[in-house]
Amino acid sequence: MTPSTTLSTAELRRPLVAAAALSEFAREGFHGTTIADVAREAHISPAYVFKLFPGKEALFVAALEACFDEVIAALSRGADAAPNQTPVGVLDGMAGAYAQLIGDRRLLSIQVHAQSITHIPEVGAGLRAGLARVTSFAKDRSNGSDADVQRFMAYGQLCHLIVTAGVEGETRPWAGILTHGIRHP
Amino acid sequence: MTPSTTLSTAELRRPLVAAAALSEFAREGFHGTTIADVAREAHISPAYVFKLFPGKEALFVAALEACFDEVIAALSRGADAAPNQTPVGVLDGMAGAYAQLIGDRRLLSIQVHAQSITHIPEVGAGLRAGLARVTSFAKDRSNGSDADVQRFMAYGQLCHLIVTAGVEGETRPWAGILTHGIRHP
DNA sequence: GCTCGGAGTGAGTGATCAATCACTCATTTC
DNA sequence: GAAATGAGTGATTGATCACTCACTCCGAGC
Repeated sequence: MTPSTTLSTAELRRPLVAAAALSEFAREGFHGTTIADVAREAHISPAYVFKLFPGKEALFVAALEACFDEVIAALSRGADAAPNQTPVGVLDGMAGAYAQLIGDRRLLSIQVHAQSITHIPEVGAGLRAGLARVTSFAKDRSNGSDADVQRFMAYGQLCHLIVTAGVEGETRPWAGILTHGIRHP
Repeated sequence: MTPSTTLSTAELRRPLVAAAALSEFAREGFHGTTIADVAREAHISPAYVFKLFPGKEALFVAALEACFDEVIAALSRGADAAPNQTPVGVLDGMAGAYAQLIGDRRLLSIQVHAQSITHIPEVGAGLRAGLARVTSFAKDRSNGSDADVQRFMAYGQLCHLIVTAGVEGETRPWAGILTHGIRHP
């Protein structure tokens, strides 16, 4: 329970706790995760979490921001690695990178959990801020049409649904309709 | 607190309680809603809820099933009312009916909440069952291609995101990209 | 050596909530 | 008219959890 090093100041530890919160909130959601869970993952005491963040909601928002940081970074890498640097080619590269990124479900899950508690104003604002970043980045980096970017986002949401509902474990025809062409979810 | 009529047997009351649960769970989600909330909405005692359903999770699943009942009914009406009975025309009619249906956010919200607790096996199974119904119905009724049906579902999910995140209250360009052509969400 | 401030904690507390149980009351059945 | 059945409730309980507060420890400056 003692920190591995005492060199870290509170300012440096905060993002580490946010990362721990991301992992924990992703698993069981906002209401299903306790401050004690996050504290355990971050190797600090529950009490100290409240010294670093004013409350559970602010902690969730920080985790959500960390999630979108990772998403943007992955999209950027995917765009750079796209063999075909046309708008659609770049969006395709981003989609591939995103599909790989959500292999561990953490980044996907917290977005879905955030969607379910947007009635908390700070969470709604945090989600919109993240969407703004992703949408704007996709548009600017790909230079695609609005319709291309919208489609990119729509199929991303379908991908979320497929993974959260476990559709890929289903063999009946309806599942094939949903998953066709969606990369290894 | 006394029921308006004593004529109702438990078998008849169960769907009424499921409808009340749909309304309540839609507002604050599974963990954010108490059995007492549902009981109040259904005008019965909390204890009696447990006589009608084995537990909170089963109650949620019943509410989710009721949600998909309403969704399918609305899609069917929309398909029948479509002026153009081609595959794309029928899917378009369904999309319009769905957009209208989720005006009150109840049916949309509980689907999003369900997505966030699919780690509860019964909820995951219930969500897949509902998706199977919707996807199969869209395919069979429209007779569209798999790609048409997949697009119908993907843009439905985008619609969920737009409404839950409150994107329609946003005026910056990224919001326009997401909402363009999505009917009155 | 001493003090001062920030890092970090242990031990609570008040509130909430799912689930249980023993019951009352009405209706039906024989 | 007695017994059985099922609808419906009030009171309670055991557990959980967000949040608080008084405290300790340790390094830096003097």
